[in-house]
Amino acid sequence: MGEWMSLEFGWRALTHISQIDESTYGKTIKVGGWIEDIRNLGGIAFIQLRERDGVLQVTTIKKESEELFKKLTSLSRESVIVVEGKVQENKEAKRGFEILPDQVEVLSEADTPLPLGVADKVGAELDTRLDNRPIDLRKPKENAIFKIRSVLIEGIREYFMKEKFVEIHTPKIVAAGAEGGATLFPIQYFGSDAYLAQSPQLYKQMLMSSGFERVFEIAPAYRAEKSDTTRHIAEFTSLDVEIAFVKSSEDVMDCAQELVRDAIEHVSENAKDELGLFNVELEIPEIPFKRITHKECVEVLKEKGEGLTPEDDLDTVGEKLIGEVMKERHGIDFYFITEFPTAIKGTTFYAMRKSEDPSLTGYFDLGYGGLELVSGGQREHRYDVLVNQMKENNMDLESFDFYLIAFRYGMPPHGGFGLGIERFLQKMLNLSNIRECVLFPRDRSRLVP
RNA sequence: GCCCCCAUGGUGUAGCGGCCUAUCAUCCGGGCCUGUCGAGCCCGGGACACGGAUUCAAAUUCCGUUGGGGGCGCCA
Repeated sequence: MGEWMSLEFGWRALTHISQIDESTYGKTIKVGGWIEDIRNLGGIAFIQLRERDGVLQVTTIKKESEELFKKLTSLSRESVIVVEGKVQENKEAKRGFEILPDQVEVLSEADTPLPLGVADKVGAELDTRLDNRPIDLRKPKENAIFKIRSVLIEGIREYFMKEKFVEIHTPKIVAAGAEGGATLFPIQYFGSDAYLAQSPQLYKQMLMSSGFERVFEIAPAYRAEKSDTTRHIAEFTSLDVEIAFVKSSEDVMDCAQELVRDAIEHVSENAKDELGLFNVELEIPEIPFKRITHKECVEVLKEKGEGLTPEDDLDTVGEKLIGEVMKERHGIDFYFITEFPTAIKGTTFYAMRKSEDPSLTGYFDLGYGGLELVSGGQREHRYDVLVNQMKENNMDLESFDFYLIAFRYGMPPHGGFGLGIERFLQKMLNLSNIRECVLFPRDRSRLVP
């Protein structure tokens, strides 16, 4: 026992609400948590103690132990305590039982007033909440987002393991970017210029020549885009996938849709309680997802009065409109937008173009209710063609030789995609701001905490 | 980078140039109360982002600064 404590406990010694049932009634247990509220009625007081799995009630009676009563009722909200006491069945308690304390250890007293209310009736703005994120995350709903996120990642990993993918980790400090210099964060690297990786694109492709055949990575990606929207952050978590021996972009889409379906199914089965805090009906989408070509999208938008030419990329309004149209006409949330024109994907030098019509690529986006969730397609694996496409982009071939080496000595046809984890979560839980899905978000104006 | 909007106690808000030493709720402190569960009741505490300007008079109007929100562009 530590000399600073009088009540012995340990990380596995505490009982959680989810473990308490009729069989526990009458037994003495230890619980630990944060004091959410104290309802002091004078001779009796009810402490609402919030722990990992919810809020339980500790009831203290003055005439039974004035010392314990005073100790408990004088504490500030959000102070951390451990209580040893008997589980008492009581129909008047919300959970059907309450804890009658024998011993109380105050582990940490909370300062007052709180920078934002955890159990208050008034809300707080996102900015205030993010400034005080550790406290904000105590709120069951904010907390649940990250439990769901964890379950989502678990589901994703489960799918890839089942399909014999290898989980990889590529460098986040790089010498060159895959998507042009404007969105790279420059850093100093022992006296050389380096950048934070905006995508593992080049590396996952290189590994296709190494014989891994199927790889995936879940890792941060950095974009110095001067975007200030509810769906952009400077540091996000990217799921990247690359598959060798694909016959076309179709194979890549097959993988993406299976993954999305399985991941949603996994979340809906394994995060029921947490999902219940959000007003969402999580529907497991049916595969195959509908496919609509980019050209068809443009036509639909023209129908709707949006003036776009086939060379135009879909703008934000267009994306949202397509999402609405797919919902109205087909009742679906997920759909592939396929055959992106080469003109649009021009800077994506590694995209394979259609041999029968080089003005088109096999590249696709996966739309999720108007949000761009996935982007991918078959890559160009033929060395000469790839080099030509890089030349079109005025790229310095020498500085990309580390990449081209992989293509010179035996590279199978391959393709892959990238998926934004936060966007997936945001849309799934219908959250208005992507920052809600990141513990400590980084954006143009936020670097702390 | 562009366009629009906002800034009042710890938190969230009300506030017509003079009725404002500023509203309400929450919160914080004190008191009463043995079944609360949005606990209740009584008493008390705490704020006009900053710098200029207009005016007899500015929380309120104007300009700038800083901070924030929404949209666009770009994208995951």
